[in-house]
Amino acid sequence: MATTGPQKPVSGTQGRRSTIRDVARQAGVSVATVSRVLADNYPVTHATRAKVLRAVRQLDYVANAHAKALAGTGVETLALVLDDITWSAFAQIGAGVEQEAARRGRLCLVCTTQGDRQRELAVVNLMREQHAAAVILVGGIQYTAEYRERMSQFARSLDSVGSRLVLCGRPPLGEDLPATVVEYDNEGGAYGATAHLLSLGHRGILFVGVQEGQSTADGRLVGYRRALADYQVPAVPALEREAVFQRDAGLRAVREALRERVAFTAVFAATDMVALGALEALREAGRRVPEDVSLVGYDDIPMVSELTPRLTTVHVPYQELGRTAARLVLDRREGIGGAEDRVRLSTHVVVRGSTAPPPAPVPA
Amino acid sequence: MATTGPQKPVSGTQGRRSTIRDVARQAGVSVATVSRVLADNYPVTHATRAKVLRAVRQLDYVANAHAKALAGTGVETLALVLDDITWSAFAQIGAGVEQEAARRGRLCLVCTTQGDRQRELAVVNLMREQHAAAVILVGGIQYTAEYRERMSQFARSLDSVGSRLVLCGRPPLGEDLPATVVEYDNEGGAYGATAHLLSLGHRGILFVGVQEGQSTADGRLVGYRRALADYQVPAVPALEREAVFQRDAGLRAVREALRERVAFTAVFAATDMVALGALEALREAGRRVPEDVSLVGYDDIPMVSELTPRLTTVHVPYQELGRTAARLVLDRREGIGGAEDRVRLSTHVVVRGSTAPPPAPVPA
DNA sequence: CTGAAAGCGCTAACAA
DNA sequence: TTGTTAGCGCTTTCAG
Repeated sequence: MATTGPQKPVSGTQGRRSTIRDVARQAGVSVATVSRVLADNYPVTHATRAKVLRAVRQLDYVANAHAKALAGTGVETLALVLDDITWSAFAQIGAGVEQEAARRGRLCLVCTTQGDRQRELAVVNLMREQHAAAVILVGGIQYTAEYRERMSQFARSLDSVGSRLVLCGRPPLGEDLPATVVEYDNEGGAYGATAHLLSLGHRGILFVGVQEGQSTADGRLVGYRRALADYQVPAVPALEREAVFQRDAGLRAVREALRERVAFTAVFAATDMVALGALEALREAGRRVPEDVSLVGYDDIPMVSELTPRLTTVHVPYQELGRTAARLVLDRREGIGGAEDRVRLSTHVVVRGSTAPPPAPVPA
Repeated sequence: MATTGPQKPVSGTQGRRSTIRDVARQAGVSVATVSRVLADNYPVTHATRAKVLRAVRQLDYVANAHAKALAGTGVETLALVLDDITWSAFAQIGAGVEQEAARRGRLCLVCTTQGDRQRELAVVNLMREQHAAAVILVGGIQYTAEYRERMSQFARSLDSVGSRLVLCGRPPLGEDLPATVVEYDNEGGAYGATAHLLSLGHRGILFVGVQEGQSTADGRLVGYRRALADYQVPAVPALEREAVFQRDAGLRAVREALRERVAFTAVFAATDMVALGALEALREAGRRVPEDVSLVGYDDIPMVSELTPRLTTVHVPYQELGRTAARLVLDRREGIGGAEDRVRLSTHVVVRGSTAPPPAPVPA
């Protein structure tokens, strides 16, 4: 059998994949009957059903998902688009999305962009082709007019094919756009972290992670400044250091601040990875954490609770973020009334061992 | 327009999704012409092409991937099945698969099973329906007869529909089965780690991570024992401690060994997560690492190079593992001759700060 | 309760 | 160079 007709170049024993028609023939019934048995949504005699199921087993038949999709049935797919799945926070969001999708019988397509916005565009269109029920875009972005314009188009063009744009951990667009937003209290977390340091008595707090226009970085900087203002501590430009959200950047930024002899008794790193770099820079300089300098991170990625000292940081419910994104979009699809399209989860400071009062008491 | 006909329950402005027929009408050509312009695989007048492309833009048309798939064109999909995407090693494998898939224009479906073998079965069938070009199963397993049987069926039933089973970081099945295997030198890594400790002078080496029948754990235990044998150090049952591959298990196992006053100067943890637990147990007991006790992990997950002390461990090229899995299976599909179906990547010890000679010289 | 047949949207002969 | 049309595999009226 397998040697009939033009062979495909692939090796293996596979013959033609059996179709519903093969099953029908084998069972001696019509394709409609097979379809009914398999869908189990229509009355069928016990005997007929048995014949069909036997044929299905004999032929090891599985339906063709594409044909089902074309015919209007078919499993829905959620598309997840992120920079890099190996980043802990993203992996957690991904896990949340996948779990909720799986729980509700959906499939999950994952695409990474490595920060390439060109590729993001290609991916969104690809997902439109795939009839993804939703496209979930994850992670902070450079918030420009161009960005807003692009997202608006994404939102509209997905909406026009019955799909939905979901922004997860990204700032919302205009109210009028057909998009779902799941964010977390980014600024609030930074406020809390800074306030924690301030209430310990710190006054010179180095903020590491300035990135002009990067939504996540901006929000954290704003939270930092607001806390300073509330404690009547003047913001000092020299204390606000640039750094992309990676370990090396944190290392360099703190080294530089140290070299410049900027006065500080605490470091607030805009992400845990940056905090790791900061920690190393402090060690190099012989500054002990937390005895000499306190250190706070942001994200609460699993590993930082294993550090020595265990890192004080801001917990973000990333997995819940992903789960919520999936839930919102699936609820809406299922017509569950009152499905919100804008949710903000809260963040909170987790105090661990890397923060303490400053070494010398602050003058009153 | 949008208000004509029976409304779907979903909100939004989406009307009917435009099809190739709409584009044809709008451009005043036939559907075949549109198809040709879009596929760009056939001569078409410049003028005609322009008309078609304009219509495509006006209608914001994208092809229906399911229809393309049914018709035999269509983007292939790789299915990745793993326990939990938040585990660093798995995330890295996933990143490798996704990158290679994307590079070659394929899509990547991710399903997690949380270790549930029942779900694994369901997922494999689902992937068969989806016409996944391959199903990549990731991670160690309980190597039983039942397992072999199940995998054999997976291999055959995927093969029968022209798909391919790929085992990534799992032990191979029989030679005769249609499956591709990408593994790493699991036992060799364990041998190397143990030999490193032995050559430092350690003789009492606690192995933490025994799991009867778990392929990865078994391999590592075998490597450990082989190194001991090669150094003529007798294997002591009390030094081989059970622990699943998680932090808590490592913590408990080492605590217990300490409580039992088992004599050892080094700990070989079967995974880095286990090593983390071991580290904590040692600290609790006031044992310094590496001055009093040396510690080695396995996996080289990113965080362990940030610990204090930085962890000596076995590096596994997880990302490369994923990339290779994707490459092999795609090469084979593209009929690239000589695509192997069995690859083993090598591992190596990364010596960092958690290992040192034992405190007291060993009697000669 | 079962079957025949008309699509779903696209591609690829085959004709013109 | 372009158009017509027969599938791809499944679901779902509509008849029987």
